[in-house]
Amino acid sequence: MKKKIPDGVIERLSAYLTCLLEYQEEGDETISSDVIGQHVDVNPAQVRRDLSYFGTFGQKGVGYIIKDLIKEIQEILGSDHPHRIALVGAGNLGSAIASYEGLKRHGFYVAAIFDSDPNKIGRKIGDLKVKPAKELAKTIKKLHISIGVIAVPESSAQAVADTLVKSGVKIILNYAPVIIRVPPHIKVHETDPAKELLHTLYYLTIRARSLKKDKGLKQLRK
Amino acid sequence: MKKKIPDGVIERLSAYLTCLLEYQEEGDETISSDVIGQHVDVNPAQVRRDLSYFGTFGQKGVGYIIKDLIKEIQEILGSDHPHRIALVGAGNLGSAIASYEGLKRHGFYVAAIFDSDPNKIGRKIGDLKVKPAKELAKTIKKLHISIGVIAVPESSAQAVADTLVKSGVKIILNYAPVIIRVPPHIKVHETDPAKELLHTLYYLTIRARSLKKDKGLKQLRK
DNA sequence: TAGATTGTTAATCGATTAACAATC
DNA sequence: TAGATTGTTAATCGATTAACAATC
Repeated sequence: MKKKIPDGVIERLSAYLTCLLEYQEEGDETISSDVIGQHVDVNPAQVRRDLSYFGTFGQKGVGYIIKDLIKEIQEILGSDHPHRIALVGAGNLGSAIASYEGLKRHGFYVAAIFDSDPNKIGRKIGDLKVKPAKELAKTIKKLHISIGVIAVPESSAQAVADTLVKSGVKIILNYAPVIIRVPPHIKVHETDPAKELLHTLYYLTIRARSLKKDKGLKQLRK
Repeated sequence: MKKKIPDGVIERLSAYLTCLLEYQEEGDETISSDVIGQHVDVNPAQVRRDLSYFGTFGQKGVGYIIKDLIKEIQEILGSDHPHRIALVGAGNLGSAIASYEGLKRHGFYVAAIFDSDPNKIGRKIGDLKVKPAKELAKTIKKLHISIGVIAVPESSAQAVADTLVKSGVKIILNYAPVIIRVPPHIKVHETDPAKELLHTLYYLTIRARSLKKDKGLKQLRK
């Protein structure tokens, strides 16, 4: 009954969404799997197949109606309605996140900001006043917040995570450079730029190595 | 001749590395594929296979010597020596990145910070003085910087990217919420938290839906 | 109608895993 | 030696893609 949906499908779906929003911005009304595919660097057959897991949204000979497909994908992903975020940490990072347009665009908005530093409490960031960290649990429950963002120093990240989980948050975005431990039903994203850089570095390093070889220099290892 | 290495292997490699560094911290000297696997949620056979693409690093009956394996992986990825970063944007986000420990730990360090705002130029962030944006190209060439980080507003992101590319940067980490266009030989990471959240949201949304079903409520769509 | 493009099947491709001989 | 654990093969599993009938 439950057809298993490959993990990659969901990841690509959000890429398609971003692409569709861009084309909508430009005033286009329809789009083909071919164009989407080129834009996100994916085979057009795969675009169609990915979408077909969830229904038939296109029109043969025409393509997809951008406006409708956006709505469908947003419904699938659950971003068709806004989601509230609790942001913990009102330092440089926290301030940057609070005013980040990329989140708002997809319906994620910061509903409350917390810090434990008395100098920061009460200060305004955008429209929000920084609240004392001890009100975290109370506020999360009151506002039914389901997403928590950790933007505090490494040393207090785990404690914050524990509080978030206890208060009922389901998704955590962790910007502190430590791996935090949470119960299995909680989803954590460690946003570690180093990991991405390492990944890319490898491809760069290979290219550099093979260039050396091409020039006839000795390989570093035999 | 060139055995193709699956993309996933490289990604997992950096996860193994983080795991190894942690165990080294704790004073362990050897580790088995089984333990690594548990730690990063990967099948132990896969850990061994991934490593075997690059050589034979383990000892039968013993496991892997942590110190040596760290060195090997760092060599493979190219993080066995430090890499300089040019950070563009000295606002909240830029300041946060400049002092981020996660990058330093893997040998990435910010070598220069730039901004075009006269109020920020000359200010100190950590040990570095913010330089005027127009010195970008000159400094990058002089210091042989190969990684650029964009932490400027959306509106100037593309222009900064163009300058970075022209100056010889090979990897760009883009924190502005726009997709920037670069030549094909340049690697760009769009660090978009919204994308990760959307992904997770889906799994959360499914669970919510199936819970509703379990309780006998009507499904939202038929 | 002719051209375009979907949705889907079947074939291909590639990645993951179980299993085990080798060996510390 | 007995136990542990690697490196690697072969079998399995799953995801991607080519191809094409359906149809706007």
